[in-house]
Amino acid sequence: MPPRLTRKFFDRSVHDVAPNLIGATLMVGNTGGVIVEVEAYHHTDPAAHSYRGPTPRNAVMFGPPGFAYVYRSYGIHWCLNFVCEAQGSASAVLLRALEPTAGLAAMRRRRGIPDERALCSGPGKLCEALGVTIQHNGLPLDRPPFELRAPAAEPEIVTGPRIGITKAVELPWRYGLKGSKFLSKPFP
DNA sequence: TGGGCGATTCGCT
DNA sequence: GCGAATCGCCCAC
Repeated sequence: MPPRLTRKFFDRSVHDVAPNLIGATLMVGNTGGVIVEVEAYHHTDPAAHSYRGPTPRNAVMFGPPGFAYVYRSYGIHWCLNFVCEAQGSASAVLLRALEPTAGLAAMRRRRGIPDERALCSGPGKLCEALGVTIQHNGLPLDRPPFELRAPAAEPEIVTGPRIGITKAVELPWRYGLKGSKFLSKPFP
């Protein structure tokens, strides 16, 4: 079994961490899967929540790396991020899609649908399937209920523009596993 | 102090 | 393809 990723893994540039998370396994409790799609956000990036400075919502982004930043999207969904770089750099990786591998029955129950390909193919879907809520905001990523393991093999990475943003749309900071059927959207 | 908008998803057209 | 659901943040008044 591949080694666990510790908090130290996240203590470097978000643009190094993001592609290196593709192919890694994320568990939350007894549910989880292989990370197939992420996006990088940095405090100098107009599309990032941390761009305009700390607020109660984004406070975790300004803390040390290796912790979970969870926020409410469109008043309805939860989105899960991993804080990266040195404390205060306020950068994070948004988890956008997983290939489900563990706890399929529980994830189908939470999502209310049977289609395996739709269980975790989006940031909000992924959080619903894994049971991630604001209660996970600020928790360390190398302790339960979280568990991260390095990729089993060197994955083929594709990059492209990020999804659903209106600022800095041209930056190619979306990373995916080439050919995966579990992406939120195809890469161009 | 309030209106507009967002790192989304789902159902209906 | 389009719009609704729904909440916290931000900037303008």
